Amino acid sequence: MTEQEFLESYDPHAFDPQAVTVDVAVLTIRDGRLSILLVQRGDHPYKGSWALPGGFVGPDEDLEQAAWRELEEETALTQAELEELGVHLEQLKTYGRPGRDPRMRVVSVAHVAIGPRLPSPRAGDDAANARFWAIEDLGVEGELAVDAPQLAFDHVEIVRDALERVRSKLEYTALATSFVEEPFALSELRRVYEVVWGAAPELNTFRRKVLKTPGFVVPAEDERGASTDRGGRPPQLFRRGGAVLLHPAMLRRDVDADEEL
Amino acid sequence: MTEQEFLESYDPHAFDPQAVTVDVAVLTIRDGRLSILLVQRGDHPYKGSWALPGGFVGPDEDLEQAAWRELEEETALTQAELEELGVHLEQLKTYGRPGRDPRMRVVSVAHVAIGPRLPSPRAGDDAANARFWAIEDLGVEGELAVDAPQLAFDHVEIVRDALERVRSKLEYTALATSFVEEPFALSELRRVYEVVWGAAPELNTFRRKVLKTPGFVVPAEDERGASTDRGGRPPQLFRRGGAVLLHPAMLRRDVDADEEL
DNA sequence: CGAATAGTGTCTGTAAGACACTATTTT
DNA sequence: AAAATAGTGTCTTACAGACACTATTCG
Repeated sequence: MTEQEFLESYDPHAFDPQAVTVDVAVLTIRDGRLSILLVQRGDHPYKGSWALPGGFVGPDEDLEQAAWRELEEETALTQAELEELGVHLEQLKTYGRPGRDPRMRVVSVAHVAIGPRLPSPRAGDDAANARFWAIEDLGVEGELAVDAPQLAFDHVEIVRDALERVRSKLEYTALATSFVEEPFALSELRRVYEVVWGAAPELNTFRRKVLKTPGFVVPAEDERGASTDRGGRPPQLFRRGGAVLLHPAMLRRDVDADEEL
Repeated sequence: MTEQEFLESYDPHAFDPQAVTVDVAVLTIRDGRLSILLVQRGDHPYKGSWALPGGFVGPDEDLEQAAWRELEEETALTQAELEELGVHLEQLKTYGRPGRDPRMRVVSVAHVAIGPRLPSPRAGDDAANARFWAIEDLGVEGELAVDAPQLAFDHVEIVRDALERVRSKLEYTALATSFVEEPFALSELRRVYEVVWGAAPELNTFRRKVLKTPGFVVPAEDERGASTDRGGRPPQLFRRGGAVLLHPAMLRRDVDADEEL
């Protein structure tokens, strides 16, 4: 049998039906709080619950491409525009527990997107309701959160995994710069750590680390900071450098050694 | 079309069929070299090429469960036995590029398994040929490798990603202990780093780190090492501790800051 | 001026890098 | 004793934590 013959005799329909989707946890900082974009479901199952934006992977679409498309649809910006803003997208993990969607087998390739404050989600779109929720209002991390939205499917788990991914990537990469708009002051960058981790790295330690890591940030050309504030010395402004990995890492202070691998 | 609309109008056989598979990169150290289990394909496509062990995800099977099942099939051991040996399994990444399998759309959830020297793969099995290959004989990392096997599908990429995952996890977790059989000497553990990274951490630095990290290793009860060697002081023996994360990490010495995120 | 924000100096403690040294076994 | 392997002592350097200090702006 040649490969040609094999391909012609192959019956692709001899499989159980299953769907492959892409979900995106879009994280950003709004009003000083780490927030995530959720979409309210208009139909069963989980009608009225909130879900991560997501959808089916097109037949000729790569997984990352599908995730970018979801981002484009939610923000009404093109991938090029999103990248220009510094938006970072990466694959998180794939979720496929049987029964996670009551209708059929759905395997969801979850992604995480990090960006500076984005335009409000798809204004004037159809029925679907989309908004950013502050993580602390979601009740996914054991906090008391009154009026917390119900999350659809296993999206609580995905949100938790996304948070852990982002928190740990702040430690050993320059990812934090994706949360701020250019140009930015070091105090803004430090606030990213504070908001995402829940505790700011010590001021001087932070500045030394950022400034001594080649390519973490680069000085913005002779730009000086705001003057419309309540006073205060104007900050030096910076842009993202090309560096990605931090060596050594800037660790959170209180991490326990007996965590999951 | 939104996810909801799509799902409710979904006729499973009216759409392009797609398969979800699980692949496992089984890494271990054999004869002092980092090695990976590959299976020679007996059918088209890529007949005769070598592939990661893998297969379809059962309709009622979780992804991780399917990966364990693959491991069980390849090693003829049960999951409980594998875990007893210290085998570690984790999800790596999902690969879904259109065209990666010429037959149909195949989305592959790749996993990485780490274990001590395992029994030779499924002796007396059917036609399929399975063996461990030393990574350096694979030619996936730019080395010159004569008689390197042809790898099927996009498995070169998966192997590379698996290697990078394991190398980097040695830095910040106690994963190295999954490569050795209990009880083990610290010199064996250090050899894991040497083999996986290509360079050993400095002796004293290594010992200090391992011994001072609570729960990295625990002393084996009054056990002392081999006597059939070519002489040498017998080592103290240890077992895996419960700890998983290293704080701070034990970094490779030569990592560049401008790598991929 | 005081308040507010940005940024520095410097001391201390921890841990990594380097490498020479000691210890315990076999032949 | 020599070879082989295991393990230690110790000096130096890098860098994180702490925190008091200076700098520059606004009202």
